Amino acid sequence: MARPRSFDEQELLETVMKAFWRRGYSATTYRGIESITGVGIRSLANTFGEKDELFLAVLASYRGRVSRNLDLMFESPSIDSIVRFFERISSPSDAEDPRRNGCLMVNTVFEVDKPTAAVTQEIAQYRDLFRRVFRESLESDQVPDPEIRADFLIGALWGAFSQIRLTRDPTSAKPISSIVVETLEIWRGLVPPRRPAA
Amino acid sequence: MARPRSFDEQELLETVMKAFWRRGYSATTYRGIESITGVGIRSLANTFGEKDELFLAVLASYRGRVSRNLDLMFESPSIDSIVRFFERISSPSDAEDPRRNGCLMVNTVFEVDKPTAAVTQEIAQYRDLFRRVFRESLESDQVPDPEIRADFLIGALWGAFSQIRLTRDPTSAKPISSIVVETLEIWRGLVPPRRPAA
DNA sequence: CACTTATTGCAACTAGTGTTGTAAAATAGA
DNA sequence: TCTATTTTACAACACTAGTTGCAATAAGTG
Repeated sequence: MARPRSFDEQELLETVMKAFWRRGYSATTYRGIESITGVGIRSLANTFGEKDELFLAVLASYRGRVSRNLDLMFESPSIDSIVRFFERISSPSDAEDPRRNGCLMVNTVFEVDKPTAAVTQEIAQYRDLFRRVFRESLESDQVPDPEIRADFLIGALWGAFSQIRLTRDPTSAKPISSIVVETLEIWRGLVPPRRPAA
Repeated sequence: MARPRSFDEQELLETVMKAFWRRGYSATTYRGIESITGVGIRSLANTFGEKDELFLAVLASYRGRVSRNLDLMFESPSIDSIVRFFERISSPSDAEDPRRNGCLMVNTVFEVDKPTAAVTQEIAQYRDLFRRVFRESLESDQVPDPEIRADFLIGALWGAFSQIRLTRDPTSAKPISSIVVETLEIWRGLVPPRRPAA
């Protein structure tokens, strides 16, 4: 019995997500979102609340997107899955692809100075997505110390995102990816948890 | 024949550096610097110019500091030097230590949205510091593909800094460091440039 | 057709920040 | 002691961005 909204929430979140991904949190102004989406400031504020909350909704949406991708790529987790994942990370992208700016979550870690508890939790959950698929993949190939190695892989991944963010070019992470892949191949043969002879 | 400055430039740059390191670029306001250092805004502007230029001076100072440290640690470059370096990165720090916030340069890569050409160049030079010592270290132990592996190590390092920045605790990078060290030990035995048998 | 209710557009308000002008203060040298 | 010259303190300016109030508008529903 009232006027319906003139825009679709999910669709708008996608658009806003690209803006935050491309320009970062503080450079993406509320008024800028207005002109990009065509939705007035007042409607945005009515629907999502203040900027923090809109951003949080965007992060949740981003995490959902990545989660679905990971479910596909790691449907049967294995070292090969990880290899494919790292090769995809450093694959080329055109000028419109927001992947040129790395990872929205990693960018947020650095840009938002005093993150809300909700933002911190969102990032932790995001990190755990990778932790889980990496660990399961390593376990399925009987690699020793899967938790520690999963943390290492997350580190290498975030380093790759840093490199991409610096150069605005995913292919600049190829050296990192290639050595990660080489290391994964070595791990395949690591039945006893110690290093080969020097 | 004129009034001398009431503060020491280098000393002030050190103080300001810690502020930028701790709180980031935009959260460190010109007025905040005034109250931290006791030096008036007008004097700061007279001496260093606008905020960009002050920040650039801080970055240069930071790079000089790191460069001197690296010269010491890699005086005779070797794999052992890299191992010691990664172990130091993830060593504990007290609450006052700005190392809790990771690396000022990496933070800058993410925080400053449209970096000046001068800032970009500063970051590139900083990155080359590590590139060089890593490469020389790998070469001295005859590890194959030293350039690519140096890039990988920079990636792992930046991933470690990301992790530290996320948790505000250097020891959270220990898993990353430990696997990097393990990988370095493996590289020692890599005389032919290919992987061991699976 | 009227009425209720949420949405929307406009504009104002507030807070914070970089920057700059001006005049007073201070110091080294003549 | 006087003077030239720089530093310094204070304050104002300009601009940006998040937030909010209010009235007009539009769409379901009886």
